[in-house]
Amino acid sequence: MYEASQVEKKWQKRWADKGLYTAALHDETRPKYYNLVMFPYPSGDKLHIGHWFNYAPADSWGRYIRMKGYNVFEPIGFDSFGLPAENYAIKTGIPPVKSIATNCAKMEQQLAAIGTMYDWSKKVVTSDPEYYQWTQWVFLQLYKKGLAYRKRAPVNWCPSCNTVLANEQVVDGRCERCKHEVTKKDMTQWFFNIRSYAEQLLDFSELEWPEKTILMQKYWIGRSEGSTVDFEIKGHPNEKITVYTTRVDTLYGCSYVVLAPENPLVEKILTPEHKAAFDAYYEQTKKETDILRSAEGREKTGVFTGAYAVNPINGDKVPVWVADYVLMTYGTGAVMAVPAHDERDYDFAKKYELPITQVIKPADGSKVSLADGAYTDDGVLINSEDFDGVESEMARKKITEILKNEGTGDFKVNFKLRDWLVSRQRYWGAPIPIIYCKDCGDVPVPEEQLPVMLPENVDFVPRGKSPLAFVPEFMQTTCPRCGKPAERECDTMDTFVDSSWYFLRYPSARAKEKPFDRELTNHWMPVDMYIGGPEHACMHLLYARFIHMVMRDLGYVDTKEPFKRLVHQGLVTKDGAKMSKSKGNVVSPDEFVERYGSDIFRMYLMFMGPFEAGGDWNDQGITGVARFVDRFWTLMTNRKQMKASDIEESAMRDLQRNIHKTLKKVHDGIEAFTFNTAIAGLMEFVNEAMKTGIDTDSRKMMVRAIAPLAPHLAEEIWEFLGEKDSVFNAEYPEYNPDLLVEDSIEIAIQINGKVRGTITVAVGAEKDSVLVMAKAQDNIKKYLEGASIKKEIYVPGKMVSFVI
RNA sequence: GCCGGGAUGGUGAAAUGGUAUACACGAGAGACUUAAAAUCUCUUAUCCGUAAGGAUGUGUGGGUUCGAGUCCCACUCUCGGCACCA
Repeated sequence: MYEASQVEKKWQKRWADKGLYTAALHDETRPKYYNLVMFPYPSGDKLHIGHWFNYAPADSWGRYIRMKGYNVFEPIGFDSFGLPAENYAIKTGIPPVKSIATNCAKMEQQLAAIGTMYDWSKKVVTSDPEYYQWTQWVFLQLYKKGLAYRKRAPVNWCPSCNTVLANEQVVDGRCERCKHEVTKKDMTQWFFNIRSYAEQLLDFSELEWPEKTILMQKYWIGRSEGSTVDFEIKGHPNEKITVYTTRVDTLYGCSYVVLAPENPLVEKILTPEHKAAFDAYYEQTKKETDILRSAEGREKTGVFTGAYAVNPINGDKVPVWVADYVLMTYGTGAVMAVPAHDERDYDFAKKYELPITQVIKPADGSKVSLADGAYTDDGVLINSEDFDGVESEMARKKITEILKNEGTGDFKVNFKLRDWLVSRQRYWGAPIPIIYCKDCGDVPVPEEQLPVMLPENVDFVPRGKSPLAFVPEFMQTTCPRCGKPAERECDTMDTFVDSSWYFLRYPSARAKEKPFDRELTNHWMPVDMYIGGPEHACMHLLYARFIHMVMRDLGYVDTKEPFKRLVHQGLVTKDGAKMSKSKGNVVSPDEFVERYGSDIFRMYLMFMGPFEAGGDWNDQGITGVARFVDRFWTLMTNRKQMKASDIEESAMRDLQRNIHKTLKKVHDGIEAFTFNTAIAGLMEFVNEAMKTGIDTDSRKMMVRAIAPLAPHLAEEIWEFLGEKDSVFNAEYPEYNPDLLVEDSIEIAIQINGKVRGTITVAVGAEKDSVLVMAKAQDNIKKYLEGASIKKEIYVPGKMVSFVI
């Protein structure tokens, strides 16, 4: 009987004592392999099944790669800054420093119980000053390069809680905690200019990433090619309205222009009799959150400004409106409205009875009715003077060129991607290393003064500003430039900044004088395999690429991309539903690990389904894996047939074939991250080998095969079989394709596409002899009687097909 | 609405265009046992049949092919992401 808990403790201790997984960071004799998982947030809840489902197979992958001869570096750490710890502090009064320390310790124990190869000596904790001083350093590098800047921007604001809310704290336009309606408030905040890297971020050529993730990032960045068009404003010779459009071919159909309510131009051109209406409308808009404003099927609203603009292509006078369907954050905050060829403009024009002029007709000559909607496809221009008959694509080019010549327009590439707002009016984050001096303005904290320490004696209760603003010892400082009294920035950084460079620090995690050892990091980068949830497709994975590109441009790293290969784990469900506290269907790993051990628990998670698809947890399902482990243990440790000579010759051949067939299945399964089929292969092997028996050499082969999937079990058997060194210092067994070949094989016989019988033929048998045998098969004979064969197909080793 | 997955036994799931349901759970029967648990053996898509065999079967409807879970077209449901991007 295999005693998992004893065995696992024994090996975990031995691994730690020997420092088996302390990476040989400078070893150049083996190719390096940086095997990384997205580090966890140390929450008060324990390690959940999702963590296990991510980390255990990721570790199996690392062990497999290690046995394949690579020098594997598998680090871990904690993404420990962030909202939950602060909210917990507000609720309980326990400072985040304390709760995080407790949670990390607890989680470290649980992570250790998985039996992973983590190199704990390289642990990184983002809320430790020894880490966040370098997050502040990263900020300063961006600042120096002009990539960090300040501007006013709206935040979600809860007037009742007196606090700024993150997007995820706004539920249906209301505050998550007090249910009060959320409004917007303008605040001056720090941004990273990620937009200037938009074009580079669209280059995915070096990445072995899921197609889906690349597509999501592409869409998120949202590159579009279009034109800007300048409209003069009647009575305002010094102002103009610049619009951005991807459909300049529809310019002759422009029947009005729309500005975003926040557009500063509105104030200037508004006529007195329309001021009251606009003010009311603007107030209304401010109250509505982005979420409400973009609600599906929302009716278009807007107000007339009283002003008129001039269409530069034909001199048409068109009214200027304000509507909240135009966003200040995209394009120029102004659009030319072509109701005939844009859905939103169409709805708006219908409602406010603005003219709808068709200027595009389908290229195939089919008729279009504008009675029930806009025609949004490309086509051929009509009602467009000189451009009548020109195709949309050509017209876009020609019209823009004319505008360009006249100085009223140009080609323009636009991005949906917005700059990254990094300011958080929060306590539990890395303070932004900036000092405000009355005389010198914004002054960066000199690098040698880092870290800007987060004070511990702080009142966390929200009072409308970052809690740090109420800590005079923190706020009051002197200007590094002129030495006069000055104030610190009281906001902290978004936690995505912390996690956008941690992988650079891991190899030199304890470095004192620098964020990372340039040589070491360059040796280990890029991350060869990055494993984590698909929810990070757009935020974390984009930010990390951006920061990495900046670091490269500053000369700190050589690699172009941080994460070479990326794999997302699927979701673990319970009875087909997502696990959640509110549903009460959360499965705790601990009790199962205690009962079955980590190997069995790990293997069951891998057996549930393909890694990238996730799986459905079943309390009883794990018993199948437990039974398998017992059978495997028995097969490998019983005293019978330890020598090959004790096994009959034909049984030995069967065994060999069985072994190599299994090795292939396991190899294919692990390589494809379909560990479920790898384990199924091993189960089949055990079922077979129980009949034939197995000798010591074969046992050693199979123990190595299972080792990445069941590390403790494998070590124990490896030792039992007389080996002194760790099985993870052994080589992974390769399969021999020559030994896979069967002597004879059963093939199917089809008549008109239906299987009517089978015959057993020798491998490599001639077509003619196989056909003769097939025709002689009892059941087939019946079908062939009195029928004429029109066609005979023979697929060697697979089947025979007769068409009659 | 748009983008991307997915849909196969009672359940989790296998299947380079070539015998659909491997492997496992569950269920049923049996062996061992005073008994139970554990373990072992057998059966297990549905329908007809004692059997041999046959019919029907991979969300729906078409198509390509000697042959389709797999490829093509149209659709339904479901999960995930995005959402007035001009």
